Amino acid sequence: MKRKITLKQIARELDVSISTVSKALRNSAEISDDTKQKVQAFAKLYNYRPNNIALSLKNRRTNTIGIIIPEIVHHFFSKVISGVELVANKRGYNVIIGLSNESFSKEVINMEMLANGSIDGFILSMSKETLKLQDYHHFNETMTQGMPIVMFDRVVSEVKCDKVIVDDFNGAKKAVKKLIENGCKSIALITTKDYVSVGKLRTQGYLEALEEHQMPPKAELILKIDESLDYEAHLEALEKEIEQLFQSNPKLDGVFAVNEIYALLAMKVARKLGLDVPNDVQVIGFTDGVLSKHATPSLTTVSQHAQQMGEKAAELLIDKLESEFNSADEVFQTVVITTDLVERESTK
Amino acid sequence: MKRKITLKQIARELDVSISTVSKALRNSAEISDDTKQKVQAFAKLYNYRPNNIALSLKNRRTNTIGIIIPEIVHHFFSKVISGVELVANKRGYNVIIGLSNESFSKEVINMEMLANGSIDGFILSMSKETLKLQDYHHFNETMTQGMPIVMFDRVVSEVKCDKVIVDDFNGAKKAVKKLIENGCKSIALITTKDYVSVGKLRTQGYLEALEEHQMPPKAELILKIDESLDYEAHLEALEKEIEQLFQSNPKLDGVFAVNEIYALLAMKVARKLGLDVPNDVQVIGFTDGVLSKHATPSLTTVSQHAQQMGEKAAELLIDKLESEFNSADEVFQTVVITTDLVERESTK
DNA sequence: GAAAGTCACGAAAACGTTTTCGTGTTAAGA
DNA sequence: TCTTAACACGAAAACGTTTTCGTGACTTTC
Repeated sequence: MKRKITLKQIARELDVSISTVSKALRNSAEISDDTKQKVQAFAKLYNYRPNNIALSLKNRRTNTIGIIIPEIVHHFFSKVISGVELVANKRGYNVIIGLSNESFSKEVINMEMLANGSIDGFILSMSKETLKLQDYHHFNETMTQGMPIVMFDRVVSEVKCDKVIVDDFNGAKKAVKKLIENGCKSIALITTKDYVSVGKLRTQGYLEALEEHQMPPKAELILKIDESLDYEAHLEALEKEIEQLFQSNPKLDGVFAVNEIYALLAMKVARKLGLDVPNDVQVIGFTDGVLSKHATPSLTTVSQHAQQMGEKAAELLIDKLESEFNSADEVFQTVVITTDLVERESTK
Repeated sequence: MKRKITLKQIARELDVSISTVSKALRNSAEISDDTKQKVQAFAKLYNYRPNNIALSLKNRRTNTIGIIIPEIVHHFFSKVISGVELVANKRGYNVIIGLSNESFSKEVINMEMLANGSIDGFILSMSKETLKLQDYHHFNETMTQGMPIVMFDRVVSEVKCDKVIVDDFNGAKKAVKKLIENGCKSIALITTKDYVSVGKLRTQGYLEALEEHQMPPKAELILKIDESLDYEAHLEALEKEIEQLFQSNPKLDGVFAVNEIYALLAMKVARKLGLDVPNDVQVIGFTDGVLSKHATPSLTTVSQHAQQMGEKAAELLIDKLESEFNSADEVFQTVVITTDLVERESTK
């Protein structure tokens, strides 16, 4: 078990100085061809690679970016990571991940752990708890220390940084308009409580679409789920709620849900009540997850282009890292990724 | 945008030496109480945190572990990461990820990128291409340089290291036995080509279960899919193959598939051919993915306990890192995670 | 009052790089 | 032959820590 070889060892072995070795390997004009060849051959033989940590310390940059997300076992987030990793690698960066598990304190701890030199910048999506507490000090502190942040999906105007978001509003509006054009007269919305910014925007899109078609919104058609519960553990409760929605609105003929699970459950309930999808009820979900594609009937969804979000976030961050940022003219951009309506079998 | 404060700055500010500051912060007995208080108060005020990179260089360990996986947008792998992250964080480690995209060269490049000091050890699952090429030099070279590796799921006996695997053989056997006990007389196997070790073992489990019940295996009941194609892009071709399987075996009443997608497609084909699941055909898949749970009918599967695999892999790696490993008595263990049959609606 | 011991702190090395600057040798020019 | 320039290389600092060892000032002891 031989350790990795260092410049010092090469220098000692070849009886030259460390500086000479370093220069020879970087093909400096200061070094004679003879010496260069000798050193390079030796280095190749022993498979020399500069030590990243030493370089990081010297250069005061790690070429590593940190991702903090609520959870990784989630199609949307893993797609985003995939996108980030793609461009990060292309541009010579590594990716280090931290999971907040939707917890504020874990988010803070994770950020502190990484902010002490391990990474050059953050790409993150806030935890639900952070959104609820509205405590953003850790983001702002990180930024005043000169570490850039790019936020995606779950953002908040109180934090001034680059952002990549989905046009939730228009995506929702497009979906609901589609339902209306397809003849739906009574369209339900299944959404989350309002503290998740994303849910709020989608709700607004739903309302706006109705308004544009002179369809007055009805409170009893809007179901707000309390997402503080982990839904995987409460599927039955959720299903009951949705069933209630159907039963108290017998004329229901369209459902727009702000995520895949809600949409799938709506289809399940419909089937259970003897309704056919899409002939009796049409359903549209949000998120281009794997469930929608393989459901029966397959689910029409608003696609968020998660991978593209990740790619864009990485571009923004690395651009900022590599610009000789003139601390003064800090100008932040918000990139909006447009959604697409992917039509499948759950709509006519 | 003030940079993070360093020992040197504190020392200058307080007019003491760097050593004194360092010792004061670590509560050394060498330092007087007065000085300690002064230094600690100052450090707290300026929110001093030691620089990780400098520590890594000094200690020659980064407290970071590297994960290399074929892809992250995959329920199994993200669950594994989740498990790794859980115990890594608990034990004071960070996690850095690299994706091979099932490509040999990306696997090699990623490993080289991380092996130069960025991490202390690897947790990885090999790419399909690596399995096909049977070229394992990068693993062995990494290990001779003193960097431990823990492999999971896709392993190979040629590489001597700690391993965490699923009992694919018994999992498959259990599943097929279940089908037999449920009255199936003609059970198909949908699997992959043999170079993926995992697929081979599951096939063997299938055969053994049949044999134990004196049911001679029939070649026409075994469908081997060429997985070098990305299946998401070839769903229709796949579906055709499965349809053919059904049509050339009219008495088919049971299907065991080595993954979720194949199982779901089998159910889809069955429905299309007017067969009811589970009354006419019973289906079991492998992997405790999210699709199985939300399919209609929900799919009975062999659960792999991916998260547990990740946790165990992390335990193994960190244990090895923290043992003063006496290079000599290298002894590697292979931990087998037992599978469970999760019964849902696709079986009787 | 001198020897010994304690206390509180600082200097410096080390981890592995890169880079600036200095320096000794040789060759060219006057 | 002496000055100068080019050449090839080495010393040292710097990145931010921790830790070993040395040292000056006091205090204690007989």
